[in-house]
Amino acid sequence: MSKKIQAIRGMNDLLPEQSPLWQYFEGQVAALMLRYGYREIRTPIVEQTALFARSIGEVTDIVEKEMYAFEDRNGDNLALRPEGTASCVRAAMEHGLLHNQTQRLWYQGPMFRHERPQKGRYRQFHQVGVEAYGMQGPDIDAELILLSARLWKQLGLFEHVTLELNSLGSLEARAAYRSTLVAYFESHFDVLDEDSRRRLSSNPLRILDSKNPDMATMLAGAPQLLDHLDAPSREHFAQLTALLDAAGIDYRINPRLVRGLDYYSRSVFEWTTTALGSQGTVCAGGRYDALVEQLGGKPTPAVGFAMGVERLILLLETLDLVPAQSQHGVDAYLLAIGERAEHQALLLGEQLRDVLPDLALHVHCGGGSFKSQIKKADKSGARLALILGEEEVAQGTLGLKYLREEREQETLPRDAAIERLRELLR
RNA sequence: GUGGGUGUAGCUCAGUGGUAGAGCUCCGGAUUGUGGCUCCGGUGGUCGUGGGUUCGAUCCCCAUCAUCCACCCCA
Repeated sequence: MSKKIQAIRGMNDLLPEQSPLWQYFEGQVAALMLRYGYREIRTPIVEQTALFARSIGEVTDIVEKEMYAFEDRNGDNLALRPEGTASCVRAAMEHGLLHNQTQRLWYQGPMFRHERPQKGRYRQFHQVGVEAYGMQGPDIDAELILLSARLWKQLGLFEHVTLELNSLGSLEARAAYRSTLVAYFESHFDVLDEDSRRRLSSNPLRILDSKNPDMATMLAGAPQLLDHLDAPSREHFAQLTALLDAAGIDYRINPRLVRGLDYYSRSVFEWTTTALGSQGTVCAGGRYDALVEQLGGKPTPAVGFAMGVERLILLLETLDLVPAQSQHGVDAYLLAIGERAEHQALLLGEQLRDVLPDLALHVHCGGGSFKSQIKKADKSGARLALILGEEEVAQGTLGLKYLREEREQETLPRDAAIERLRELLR
C-alpha cells in the first residue's frame, strides 16, 4: 500500500460520482456571469513568485509559509498561484484591458496553498473569482454583492449564508489606524497571548478577532477601525449599505472583519455559513484600489471577490440541495450476444449516434452472458436495453426492452427501431 | 507549523497476544436469450508502513506516513 504512489496530501481526485455536481455548479456560475456582462479570463497556474509577494504582501502567511514556490530550470523564482486576483490584474494590465476603460472579468480554477488540510480546506482548491476595474463608486461594490446573492438564491443557499461587511478605509487611513492599534497593543503587551504577539508584526488587525477570553477586556478598549475611517471611505461605505438596503439584502456590519491580504482597502465583505464547521467563509472579497498601481499600472480602482468551490459544493451536499438532474445517466444500453452480434454492435452504435444526436448510448463491450449484460444495462440506469442477439442479427432487427416502465418489449426492424428511439427521446 | 481522533476486503465496519469476520459491492449458478426480489456458491486482505517487546503481534510500545477534526490561516 505504502509503495503505491498516492495523490499529494491535500490534493483530491474528483471522481465521476462527483463531477455532475461540479458541472451543475460551474454551469450556474457561467450563465450568471453572462447575465451580468462579465467575461471569462484564463491565466496560467504558475507565475513569478514576485507577483504574489508584491500583491498579497510579503509578511502574510500565504506568502511566507503557504506558497508552493520553486526555481525552474532557468533559475527563475516561480510559484503556483495561491489566489487569482494578482494573476488577473497582471494579465489584464499586460494586454491593455485596463487602458482607459472599465472591465468586468471572472475566472475559475485551481489555487494552491500549503496548509494543513481539514474540512473545507485543501492544498489544491478551486475558486471562482469576479473582478471589476475602473469603477470607483459603491455601485459596483453593490453589484458584486448582488451578483453573489443571486447565485445563492439560484442554488438554494441564500437562507443559509450571512453577509458580513466592513470598511478598512483608504490605504493611508488603514496604515494610520494600524500604527495606532499596534501602539495600543504594545502598551498592553503583557496581556497578549503568544499568537497575538506574533500577529503584532504580521497582521495586528487580526488580533481583534481573537477568541481568547483573557484578552476580551483589553480588546474591548482597543481603538475601533470605523472611528478611524477617512471621510471619503465613510461616505463610500454609507452609500454601499444604502444600496444594499434598497435591494433588500441583509447584512451585518462586522468591525472586526479583516481580510488577510494586504491589498484590500475600503469595502470588504464575506459570506459565511455555520453549516461547515470552522471553515465557514464561502465567499469573500473587497476593494483593492491601489493594487494595479502597485503592480506597475496606472491608478485603477478595483473590486472583486472569490468563492471557494469545494466549500460551496460541500454546503450543497450538507444541506441536501443537490438537484436530481445533476446525476448523469445514459438513455440506452446496447447488448451484444454472440460472436456475430459482437462484431456488429460497435458499428450499430455509431449508426444510431449518427442519426440520433441526442441519444446517450452505452455499447456493451467485453462479451459475457445475456444475463450479465442485462444486469449491467439495469445498473447503468438506462431507460432502455437494446438487444442485439443472434436472432436480431439474422433478421436485421433490434430488440427494445423497457427497463423502467410497464411496457411490452418489442422487436423492430432497424429503421423502425430508430424511429421508436427518436420518439422516446423527444 | 501545533494538538487530538482514526488506519482491518472495492465500500461501511466488527474482532482477538496464538497469523481474521459480517453486511453491501463484484463474479457465477438456481432461470439454454431477459435485470430489479429471493436463495445458493465464489473472488477478494503481506490487518497503513518500519522497528521494538514476546516463544508468538492485526492486538502492547515507539517511530513514520495517510486521513479526519480543531488551532492557526483563509475561499
